[in-house]
Amino acid sequence: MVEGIETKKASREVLGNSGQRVTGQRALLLDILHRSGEHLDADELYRRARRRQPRLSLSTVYRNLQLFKKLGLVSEHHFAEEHHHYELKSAIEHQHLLCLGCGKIVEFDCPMSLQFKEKIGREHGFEITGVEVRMVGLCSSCRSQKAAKQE
Amino acid sequence: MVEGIETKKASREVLGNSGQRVTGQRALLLDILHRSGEHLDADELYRRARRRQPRLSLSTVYRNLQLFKKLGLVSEHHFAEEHHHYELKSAIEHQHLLCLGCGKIVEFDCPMSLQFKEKIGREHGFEITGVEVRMVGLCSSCRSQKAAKQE
DNA sequence: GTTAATGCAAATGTTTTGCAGTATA
DNA sequence: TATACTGCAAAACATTTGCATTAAC
Repeated sequence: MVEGIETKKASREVLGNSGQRVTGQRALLLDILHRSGEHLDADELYRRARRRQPRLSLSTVYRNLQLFKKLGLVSEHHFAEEHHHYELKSAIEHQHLLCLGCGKIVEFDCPMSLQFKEKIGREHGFEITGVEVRMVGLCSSCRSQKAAKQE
Repeated sequence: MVEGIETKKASREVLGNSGQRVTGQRALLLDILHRSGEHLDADELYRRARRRQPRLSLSTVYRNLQLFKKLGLVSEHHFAEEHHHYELKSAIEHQHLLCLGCGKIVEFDCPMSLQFKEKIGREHGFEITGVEVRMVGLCSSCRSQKAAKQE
């Protein structure tokens, strides 16, 4: 029980309302997810959390990520690599752009995805609940690095 | 060496040109991928291939899927589940729509992805090489099934 | 005949699960 | 105090790798 008050309150809100217990581990994990705007995988989250609570176990991380996902608190992404990444869901919907050179992830918004969702849903008789757009490529610094190497 | 002549010829084209050997296993795997327009995972491909060549090993399937991917013959998708799916690359670019009820995958094309790719690349200094749009939802039959259950 | 590709078994890495102990409500 | 949550160890699962054997060139 190391983390600050606002964080604990914030997690209590979401967890408590859904009948889940507010444990130190959950508060900690949510706090780390809040603080880092990044997309963390389970292992990175585990490593960071252990710095503050060394006895935390990896299974608790996995179990709680599943719970957070079920409660709609985080979203799960499958990027190029072999494991999942998680991020806190934010109010603004956004999409992802991945640099194949350095692994950097850039977020962008994609307003047209809404109208397109409409259209595709209608055409195929689907009720569409989620749209994900993922682009991959090379960022400017990886491109110039590559160009320098080829000289 | 069980498979038909045209199949073998087709695989010889792509493999031979890139200096890879045309083995019975490779011809068989490509043949199965060709015949089934579906999105197969490694295990399903393995199971189907074993019906024709029972001594085939799963590692051969994995090794060759990697090779096909490297040669640009197949594309790899991360759908909702925990393992990869593969499909033969076709001339026409298309995107995927997944039904969360029955797992059915529908393909659709997305011409606007091209102009959007331009725009996003310019805005973030990326050279974009790939765009993936994935939508999830409920197909019409899963929706009516769900409605019937709730009555 | 050379060498790349295969089959098998064992290793790897991520994620899940069973269970006894612990902490929340 | 009741029971949901945790930690630990073991299991499960997809995927990769080492190596002796086989088959394509």
